[in-house]
Amino acid sequence: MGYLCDFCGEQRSIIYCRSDAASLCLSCDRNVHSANALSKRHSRTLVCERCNSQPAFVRCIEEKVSLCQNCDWVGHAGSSISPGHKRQAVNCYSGCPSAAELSSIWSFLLDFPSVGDSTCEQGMGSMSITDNRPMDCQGSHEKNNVQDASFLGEANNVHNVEMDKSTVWMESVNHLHDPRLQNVDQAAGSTSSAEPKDFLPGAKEPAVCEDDDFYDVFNMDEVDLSIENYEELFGDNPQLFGNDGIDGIFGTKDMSASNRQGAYAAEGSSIGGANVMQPACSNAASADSVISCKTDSHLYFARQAHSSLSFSGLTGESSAGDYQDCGVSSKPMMGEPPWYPPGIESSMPSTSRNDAVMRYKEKKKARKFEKKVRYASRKARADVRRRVKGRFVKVGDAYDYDPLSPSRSC
DNA sequence: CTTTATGCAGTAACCACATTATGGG
DNA sequence: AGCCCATAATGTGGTTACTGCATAA
Repeated sequence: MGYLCDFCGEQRSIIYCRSDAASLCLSCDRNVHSANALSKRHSRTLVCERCNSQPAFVRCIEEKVSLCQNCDWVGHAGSSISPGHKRQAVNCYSGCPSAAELSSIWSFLLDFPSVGDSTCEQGMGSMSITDNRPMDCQGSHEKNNVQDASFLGEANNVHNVEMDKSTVWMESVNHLHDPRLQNVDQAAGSTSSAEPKDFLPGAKEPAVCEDDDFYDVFNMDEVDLSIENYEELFGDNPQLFGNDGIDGIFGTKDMSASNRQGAYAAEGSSIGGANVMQPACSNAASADSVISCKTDSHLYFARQAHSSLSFSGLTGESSAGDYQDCGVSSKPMMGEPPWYPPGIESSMPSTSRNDAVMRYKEKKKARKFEKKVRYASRKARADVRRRVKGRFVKVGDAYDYDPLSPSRSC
Protein backbone atom coordinates (compact mmCIF):
# COMPACT_ATOMS: atom_id res chain seq x y z
CA MET A 1 0.00 0.00 0.00
CA GLY A 2 1.40 3.31 -0.94
CA TYR A 3 1.23 6.31 1.37
CA LEU A 4 0.71 9.20 -0.87
CA CYS A 5 0.42 12.85 -0.20
CA ASP A 6 -3.03 13.77 0.94
CA PHE A 7 -2.93 16.85 -1.21
CA CYS A 8 -1.55 15.83 -4.58
CA GLY A 9 -1.99 12.14 -4.18
CA GLU A 10 1.10 11.58 -6.27
CA GLN A 11 4.17 12.06 -4.18
CA ARG A 12 5.02 10.00 -1.20
CA SER A 13 3.99 11.72 1.99
CA ILE A 14 6.83 12.77 4.21
CA ILE A 15 5.55 15.59 6.33
CA TYR A 16 2.72 15.34 8.78
CA CYS A 17 0.78 18.46 9.61
CA ARG A 18 -1.08 18.18 12.85
CA SER A 19 -3.20 21.21 12.25
CA ASP A 20 -4.43 19.77 9.00
CA ALA A 21 -4.21 16.20 10.14
CA ALA A 22 -2.69 15.50 6.79
CA SER A 23 0.32 13.77 5.39
CA LEU A 24 1.96 15.76 2.70
CA CYS A 25 4.86 15.53 0.36
CA LEU A 26 7.46 18.22 0.65
CA SER A 27 6.17 20.06 -2.31
CA CYS A 28 2.62 20.20 -1.13
CA ASP A 29 3.73 20.95 2.36
CA ARG A 30 5.37 24.07 1.19
CA ASN A 31 2.62 24.81 -1.20
CA VAL A 32 -0.11 24.49 1.34
CA HIS A 33 1.66 26.14 4.18
CA SER A 34 2.80 29.16 2.27
CA ALA A 35 -0.77 30.08 1.56
CA ASN A 36 -1.18 32.48 4.42
CA ALA A 37 0.23 33.57 7.71
CA LEU A 38 -1.88 31.16 9.67
CA SER A 39 -0.98 28.12 7.69
CA LYS A 40 2.64 29.06 8.01
CA ARG A 41 2.34 28.55 11.69
CA HIS A 42 1.16 25.02 11.34
CA SER A 43 3.45 22.81 13.23
CA ARG A 44 4.72 19.96 11.16
CA THR A 45 7.00 17.07 11.57
CA LEU A 46 7.89 13.92 9.74
CA VAL A 47 5.27 11.32 9.26
CA CYS A 48 5.73 7.98 10.90
CA GLU A 49 7.15 5.67 8.31
CA ARG A 50 5.70 2.66 9.94
CA CYS A 51 2.07 3.47 10.45
CA ASN A 52 2.06 6.43 8.07
CA SER A 53 -0.71 7.95 10.03
CA GLN A 54 0.88 9.60 13.01
CA PRO A 55 3.47 12.31 13.37
CA ALA A 56 6.95 11.00 13.88
CA PHE A 57 8.32 11.24 17.32
CA VAL A 58 11.80 9.88 17.00
CA ARG A 59 14.00 8.59 14.26
CA CYS A 60 15.67 5.28 14.69
CA ILE A 61 19.15 5.78 13.41
CA GLU A 62 19.75 2.08 13.18
CA GLU A 63 16.70 1.34 11.12
CA LYS A 64 16.64 4.71 9.41
CA VAL A 65 12.98 5.16 9.99
CA SER A 66 10.94 7.85 11.63
CA LEU A 67 8.50 6.54 14.15
CA CYS A 68 5.56 7.84 16.04
CA GLN A 69 5.35 7.17 19.71
CA ASN A 70 3.27 4.13 19.26
CA CYS A 71 5.46 2.53 16.66
CA ASP A 72 8.54 3.57 18.53
CA TRP A 73 7.28 1.87 21.59
CA VAL A 74 6.23 -1.21 19.77
CA GLY A 75 9.49 -1.36 17.91
CA HIS A 76 11.78 -0.51 20.73
CA ALA A 77 10.50 -0.24 24.22
CA GLY A 78 8.08 -3.06 23.73
CA SER A 79 10.39 -5.21 21.74
CA SER A 80 13.27 -7.28 22.90
CA ILE A 81 14.78 -7.24 19.46
CA SER A 82 15.81 -3.66 19.14
CA PRO A 83 15.49 -1.97 22.47
CA GLY A 84 18.94 -0.49 22.28
CA HIS A 85 18.58 1.22 18.99
CA LYS A 86 19.89 4.69 18.91
CA ARG A 87 17.16 7.12 18.28
CA GLN A 88 17.07 10.75 17.49
CA ALA A 89 14.36 13.16 18.44
CA VAL A 90 12.37 14.45 15.56
CA ASN A 91 11.40 18.03 16.00
CA CYS A 92 8.61 20.06 14.63
CA TYR A 93 8.98 23.03 12.42
CA SER A 94 6.79 25.70 11.04
CA GLY A 95 7.15 28.12 8.22
CA CYS A 96 8.11 27.21 4.69
CA PRO A 97 11.57 25.79 4.54
CA SER A 98 12.75 24.33 1.31
CA ALA A 99 13.69 20.73 0.90
CA ALA A 100 17.31 21.68 1.10
CA GLU A 101 16.72 23.50 4.32
CA LEU A 102 14.84 20.62 5.74
CA SER A 103 17.54 18.25 4.74
CA SER A 104 19.95 20.49 6.54
CA ILE A 105 17.85 20.23 9.61
CA TRP A 106 17.17 16.57 9.23
CA SER A 107 20.21 15.12 7.58
CA PHE A 108 18.47 11.81 7.43
CA LEU A 109 15.86 13.38 5.24
CA LEU A 110 18.09 12.50 2.35
CA ASP A 111 17.10 8.93 2.98
CA PHE A 112 13.78 9.75 1.48
CA PRO A 113 13.85 9.01 -2.20
CA SER A 114 11.51 11.84 -3.05
CA VAL A 115 13.55 14.51 -1.35
CA GLY A 116 15.34 16.50 -3.89
CA ASP A 117 13.25 14.97 -6.52
CA SER A 118 13.28 17.37 -9.36
CA THR A 119 9.65 17.10 -10.16
CA CYS A 120 8.80 17.75 -6.61
CA GLU A 121 10.85 20.87 -6.50
CA GLN A 122 9.56 21.93 -9.81
CA GLY A 123 6.15 21.57 -8.46
CA MET A 124 7.11 24.05 -5.85
CA GLY A 125 8.14 26.38 -8.52
CA SER A 126 4.77 26.26 -10.07
CA MET A 127 2.91 26.91 -6.91
CA SER A 128 -0.26 28.71 -7.53
CA ILE A 129 -0.65 30.20 -4.12
CA THR A 130 2.63 31.95 -3.94
CA ASP A 131 2.95 35.66 -3.71
CA ASN A 132 5.63 37.64 -5.36
CA ARG A 133 8.08 37.23 -2.66
CA PRO A 134 10.80 34.80 -3.48
CA MET A 135 10.83 33.49 0.02
CA ASP A 136 7.60 34.06 1.81
CA CYS A 137 7.13 35.63 5.16
CA GLN A 138 9.36 38.51 4.36
CA GLY A 139 6.96 40.88 5.93
CA SER A 140 6.97 39.11 9.15
CA HIS A 141 10.64 38.75 8.82
CA GLU A 142 11.13 42.42 8.84
CA LYS A 143 8.71 42.88 11.61
CA ASN A 144 10.21 40.21 13.69
CA ASN A 145 13.75 40.70 12.81
CA VAL A 146 14.74 40.27 16.38
CA GLN A 147 14.13 36.64 16.12
CA ASP A 148 16.96 34.38 16.72
CA ALA A 149 18.00 31.31 14.92
CA SER A 150 19.43 29.80 17.99
CA PHE A 151 16.36 27.67 18.35
CA LEU A 152 17.64 25.72 15.44
CA GLY A 153 20.04 24.07 17.71
CA GLU A 154 18.81 20.72 16.60
CA ALA A 155 20.12 21.29 13.17
CA ASN A 156 23.33 19.65 12.39
CA ASN A 157 24.63 22.60 10.50
CA VAL A 158 22.80 25.46 11.94
CA HIS A 159 25.13 28.09 10.71
CA ASN A 160 24.95 26.82 7.21
CA VAL A 161 21.26 27.06 7.08
CA GLU A 162 20.12 30.32 5.73
CA MET A 163 16.50 29.94 6.30
CA ASP A 164 13.93 32.43 7.13
CA LYS A 165 14.45 32.94 10.78
CA SER A 166 11.04 34.32 11.36
CA THR A 167 9.12 31.54 9.83
CA VAL A 168 10.93 28.41 10.60
CA TRP A 169 11.45 27.27 14.06
CA MET A 170 12.22 24.04 15.59
CA GLU A 171 10.66 22.89 18.74
CA SER A 172 12.88 21.20 21.12
CA VAL A 173 11.77 18.13 22.87
CA ASN A 174 14.98 17.83 24.71
CA HIS A 175 13.41 18.53 28.01
CA LEU A 176 11.12 15.61 27.68
CA HIS A 177 10.99 13.61 30.79
CA ASP A 178 10.15 10.55 28.93
CA PRO A 179 12.38 7.86 30.26
CA ARG A 180 11.88 5.98 27.10
CA LEU A 181 13.73 8.72 25.35
CA GLN A 182 16.77 8.39 27.45
CA ASN A 183 18.21 6.45 24.67
CA VAL A 184 17.39 9.07 22.15
CA ASP A 185 20.37 10.66 20.69
CA GLN A 186 19.89 14.36 20.81
CA ALA A 187 20.88 15.13 17.29
CA ALA A 188 24.54 15.79 17.32
CA GLY A 189 24.25 15.91 20.99
CA SER A 190 24.68 19.54 20.86
CA THR A 191 22.52 22.20 22.24
CA SER A 192 20.03 20.15 24.04
CA SER A 193 20.74 21.10 27.57
CA ALA A 194 21.48 24.67 26.92
CA GLU A 195 18.70 25.30 24.55
CA PRO A 196 15.86 25.98 26.91
CA LYS A 197 17.98 28.47 28.71
CA ASP A 198 17.92 30.58 25.64
CA PHE A 199 14.32 31.30 26.39
CA LEU A 200 14.69 32.75 29.77
CA PRO A 201 12.67 35.77 30.75
CA GLY A 202 14.05 38.87 29.35
CA ALA A 203 15.72 37.04 26.58
CA LYS A 204 13.15 37.65 23.98
CA GLU A 205 12.41 34.60 22.02
CA PRO A 206 9.93 35.65 19.42
CA ALA A 207 9.57 32.32 17.80
CA VAL A 208 8.16 31.19 21.05
CA CYS A 209 6.64 34.14 22.73
CA GLU A 210 5.12 35.76 19.75
CA ASP A 211 3.42 32.70 18.60
CA ASP A 212 -0.27 33.08 19.05
CA ASP A 213 -0.62 29.46 19.82
CA PHE A 214 1.69 29.98 22.64
CA TYR A 215 -0.32 32.83 23.95
CA ASP A 216 -3.35 30.71 23.66
CA VAL A 217 -1.77 28.50 26.16
CA PHE A 218 -2.00 31.28 28.64
CA ASN A 219 -5.42 32.34 27.76
CA MET A 220 -6.84 31.99 31.20
CA ASP A 221 -10.07 33.80 30.71
CA GLU A 222 -12.24 30.80 30.89
CA VAL A 223 -9.98 28.31 32.41
CA ASP A 224 -11.10 26.46 35.40
CA LEU A 225 -8.11 25.93 37.53
CA SER A 226 -9.98 24.50 40.37
CA ILE A 227 -7.66 21.69 41.00
CA GLU A 228 -8.42 20.97 44.55
CA ASN A 229 -5.58 18.70 45.19
CA TYR A 230 -3.32 18.86 42.30
CA GLU A 231 -0.51 17.01 43.91
CA GLU A 232 -2.86 14.13 43.97
CA LEU A 233 -3.30 14.49 40.29
CA PHE A 234 0.16 15.35 39.33
CA GLY A 235 2.25 14.79 42.34
CA ASP A 236 3.31 11.34 41.37
CA ASN A 237 5.71 12.83 38.99
CA PRO A 238 6.53 16.33 39.98
CA GLN A 239 9.46 16.39 37.65
CA LEU A 240 7.06 16.73 34.85
CA PHE A 241 6.52 20.29 35.84
CA GLY A 242 10.02 21.43 35.88
CA ASN A 243 12.46 21.72 38.66
CA ASP A 244 9.94 23.13 41.01
CA GLY A 245 7.24 20.74 40.16
CA ILE A 246 3.74 22.01 40.35
CA ASP A 247 4.83 24.78 42.63
CA GLY A 248 6.82 26.11 39.81
CA ILE A 249 3.61 26.78 38.05
CA PHE A 250 1.25 27.82 40.76
CA GLY A 251 3.76 29.36 43.02
CA THR A 252 2.17 28.09 46.17
CA LYS A 253 0.19 25.10 47.09
CA ASP A 254 -2.07 27.12 49.26
CA MET A 255 -3.32 29.16 46.45
CA SER A 256 -7.05 29.30 46.46
CA ALA A 257 -9.07 28.41 43.46
CA SER A 258 -9.80 31.99 42.70
CA ASN A 259 -6.29 33.07 43.25
CA ARG A 260 -4.83 30.46 41.07
CA GLN A 261 -6.20 31.96 37.98
CA GLY A 262 -4.75 35.34 38.58
CA ALA A 263 -1.54 34.06 39.90
CA TYR A 264 -1.26 31.72 37.03
CA ALA A 265 -1.73 34.49 34.59
CA ALA A 266 0.69 36.60 36.50
CA GLU A 267 3.25 33.90 36.50
CA GLY A 268 2.52 33.14 32.96
CA SER A 269 4.70 35.94 31.80
CA SER A 270 7.64 34.56 33.57
CA ILE A 271 6.70 31.04 33.02
CA GLY A 272 6.50 31.66 29.38
CA GLY A 273 10.17 32.06 29.20
CA ALA A 274 11.26 30.34 32.31
CA ASN A 275 12.05 26.84 33.13
CA VAL A 276 8.52 25.66 33.27
CA MET A 277 6.80 26.45 30.09
CA GLN A 278 7.88 25.69 26.64
CA PRO A 279 5.78 25.76 23.60
CA ALA A 280 5.27 22.34 22.34
CA CYS A 281 3.71 21.03 19.29
CA SER A 282 3.23 17.39 19.54
CA ASN A 283 2.43 14.46 21.59
CA ALA A 284 6.12 14.21 21.90
CA ALA A 285 6.28 17.67 23.21
CA SER A 286 7.31 19.06 26.46
CA ALA A 287 5.87 17.73 29.60
CA ASP A 288 6.31 21.18 30.94
CA SER A 289 3.24 22.09 29.10
CA VAL A 290 0.39 23.96 30.49
CA ILE A 291 -2.21 22.83 32.87
CA SER A 292 -5.22 24.48 31.48
CA CYS A 293 -7.78 21.86 31.01
CA LYS A 294 -11.22 21.85 32.43
CA THR A 295 -12.72 19.30 34.67
CA ASP A 296 -12.33 15.98 32.99
CA SER A 297 -9.46 17.29 31.06
CA HIS A 298 -7.58 17.36 34.29
CA LEU A 299 -7.72 13.68 34.41
CA TYR A 300 -6.65 13.31 30.90
CA PHE A 301 -3.78 15.60 31.42
CA ALA A 302 -2.88 13.72 34.49
CA ARG A 303 -2.86 10.59 32.50
CA GLN A 304 -0.70 12.21 29.96
CA ALA A 305 1.65 13.28 32.64
CA HIS A 306 1.73 9.93 34.23
CA SER A 307 2.44 8.27 30.97
CA SER A 308 5.19 10.70 30.24
CA LEU A 309 3.27 11.96 27.31
CA SER A 310 2.07 15.43 27.12
CA PHE A 311 0.65 18.05 24.93
CA SER A 312 0.32 21.72 25.00
CA GLY A 313 -1.81 24.44 23.70
CA LEU A 314 -4.85 23.35 25.54
CA THR A 315 -6.95 26.08 26.84
CA GLY A 316 -9.97 25.80 28.91
CA GLU A 317 -12.17 26.04 25.92
CA SER A 318 -9.97 24.34 23.50
CA SER A 319 -11.73 22.99 20.56
CA ALA A 320 -11.26 19.68 18.97
CA GLY A 321 -9.10 21.36 16.47
CA ASP A 322 -6.88 22.61 19.18
CA TYR A 323 -6.36 19.17 20.41
CA GLN A 324 -5.66 18.01 16.99
CA ASP A 325 -3.17 20.71 16.64
CA CYS A 326 -1.38 19.23 19.54
CA GLY A 327 -1.30 15.89 17.98
CA VAL A 328 -4.07 14.69 20.13
CA SER A 329 -7.53 14.40 18.85
CA SER A 330 -10.44 15.43 20.92
CA LYS A 331 -11.70 11.94 20.98
CA PRO A 332 -9.29 10.69 23.56
CA MET A 333 -10.67 13.26 25.91
CA MET A 334 -13.64 11.01 26.21
CA GLY A 335 -11.69 7.87 26.53
CA GLU A 336 -8.48 6.27 25.57
CA PRO A 337 -6.05 7.84 23.21
CA PRO A 338 -6.23 5.76 20.08
CA TRP A 339 -2.55 6.10 19.56
CA TYR A 340 -1.73 5.13 23.03
CA PRO A 341 0.87 2.45 22.98
CA PRO A 342 -0.90 -0.72 23.80
CA GLY A 343 2.12 -1.93 25.59
CA ILE A 344 2.05 0.94 27.96
CA GLU A 345 -1.60 0.55 28.54
CA SER A 346 -1.26 -3.08 29.29
CA SER A 347 1.83 -2.64 31.36
CA MET A 348 0.37 0.20 33.34
CA PRO A 349 -1.06 -1.16 36.51
CA SER A 350 -4.73 -0.99 35.90
CA THR A 351 -5.47 -0.88 39.58
CA SER A 352 -3.35 2.17 40.12
CA ARG A 353 -5.00 3.88 37.25
CA ASN A 354 -8.40 2.94 38.47
CA ASP A 355 -7.41 4.22 41.85
CA ALA A 356 -6.31 7.44 40.32
CA VAL A 357 -9.56 7.75 38.46
CA MET A 358 -11.50 6.98 41.59
CA ARG A 359 -9.55 9.51 43.57
CA TYR A 360 -10.07 12.07 40.91
CA LYS A 361 -13.78 11.47 40.80
CA GLU A 362 -14.01 11.62 44.53
CA LYS A 363 -12.16 14.84 44.59
CA LYS A 364 -14.25 16.26 41.85
CA LYS A 365 -17.37 15.28 43.65
CA ALA A 366 -16.23 16.71 46.92
CA ARG A 367 -14.72 19.75 45.35
CA LYS A 368 -16.17 22.97 46.52
CA PHE A 369 -15.27 26.33 45.27
CA GLU A 370 -13.97 28.18 48.25
CA LYS A 371 -15.99 31.27 48.83
CA LYS A 372 -13.97 34.08 50.10
CA VAL A 373 -15.74 35.80 52.95
CA ARG A 374 -14.99 39.47 52.89
CA TYR A 375 -16.65 40.37 56.12
CA ALA A 376 -16.32 37.83 58.83
CA SER A 377 -18.68 39.82 61.00
CA ARG A 378 -21.45 39.45 58.47
CA LYS A 379 -20.76 35.81 58.13
CA ALA A 380 -20.93 35.39 61.86
CA ARG A 381 -24.23 37.15 61.79
CA ALA A 382 -25.60 35.05 59.01
CA ASP A 383 -24.41 31.91 60.70
CA VAL A 384 -26.66 32.48 63.65
CA ARG A 385 -29.59 33.96 61.81
CA ARG A 386 -32.83 32.03 61.80
CA ARG A 387 -34.43 31.09 58.53
CA VAL A 388 -37.54 29.87 56.83
CA LYS A 389 -36.77 27.69 53.86
CA GLY A 390 -33.33 29.11 53.80
CA ARG A 391 -34.44 32.67 53.86
CA PHE A 392 -33.73 35.01 56.69
CA VAL A 393 -36.67 35.91 58.84
CA LYS A 394 -37.32 38.86 61.02
CA VAL A 395 -36.36 38.57 64.58
CA GLY A 396 -39.29 37.19 66.46
CA ASP A 397 -40.96 35.62 63.47
CA ALA A 398 -41.52 31.93 63.20
CA TYR A 399 -38.62 30.00 61.81
CA ASP A 400 -38.00 26.49 60.64
CA TYR A 401 -34.26 26.50 60.98
CA ASP A 402 -32.06 27.82 63.72
CA PRO A 403 -28.35 27.37 63.16
CA LEU A 404 -27.79 27.49 66.89
CA SER A 405 -30.21 24.74 67.59
CA PRO A 406 -32.01 22.20 65.45
CA SER A 407 -35.26 23.08 67.12
CA ARG A 408 -38.08 24.73 65.28
CA SER A 409 -40.41 27.34 66.48
CA CYS A 410 -43.30 25.99 64.51
C1' DC B 1 -34.93 8.34 14.21
C1' DT B 2 -37.76 11.47 16.90
C1' DT B 3 -40.15 12.71 20.94
C1' DT B 4 -40.93 12.65 25.77
C1' DA B 5 -39.72 11.81 30.54
C1' DT B 6 -36.44 11.69 34.06
C1' DG B 7 -32.31 12.68 36.62
C1' DC B 8 -28.48 15.41 37.58
C1' DA B 9 -25.57 19.50 38.10
C1' DG B 10 -25.06 24.22 38.24
C1' DT B 11 -26.73 28.66 39.43
C1' DA B 12 -29.68 32.72 40.38
C1' DA B 13 -32.84 34.47 43.61
C1' DC B 14 -34.71 35.16 47.97
C1' DC B 15 -34.82 36.67 52.78
C1' DA B 16 -33.30 40.20 57.24
C1' DC B 17 -30.26 43.12 58.93
C1' DA B 18 -25.63 44.29 60.75
C1' DT B 19 -21.91 46.20 58.68
C1' DT B 20 -19.65 49.18 55.57
C1' DA B 21 -19.28 53.07 52.42
C1' DT B 22 -20.45 57.61 51.12
C1' DG B 23 -21.67 62.36 51.37
C1' DG B 24 -23.04 66.50 53.72
C1' DG B 25 -22.89 69.61 57.67
C1' DA C 1 -8.45 68.25 58.68
C1' DG C 2 -11.22 65.72 61.63
C1' DC C 3 -15.60 64.45 63.53
C1' DC C 4 -20.53 63.29 63.57
C1' DC C 5 -24.74 61.91 61.50
C1' DA C 6 -27.92 60.18 57.99
C1' DT C 7 -28.57 57.48 54.17
C1' DA C 8 -27.53 53.98 50.83
C1' DA C 9 -25.25 49.90 49.56
C1' DT C 10 -23.30 45.56 50.61
C1' DG C 11 -22.85 40.83 51.96
C1' DT C 12 -23.80 36.81 54.60
C1' DG C 13 -25.90 31.29 54.28
C1' DG C 14 -29.56 27.72 53.45
C1' DT C 15 -33.07 26.65 50.53
C1' DT C 16 -35.81 26.72 46.40
C1' DA C 17 -36.69 27.21 41.66
C1' DC C 18 -35.05 27.35 37.32
C1' DT C 19 -32.17 26.02 33.34
C1' DG C 20 -29.42 23.11 30.46
C1' DC C 21 -27.67 18.80 29.42
C1' DA C 22 -27.47 13.77 29.17
C1' DT C 23 -29.65 9.52 29.19
C1' DA C 24 -33.38 6.22 28.99
C1' DA C 25 -37.83 4.83 27.47
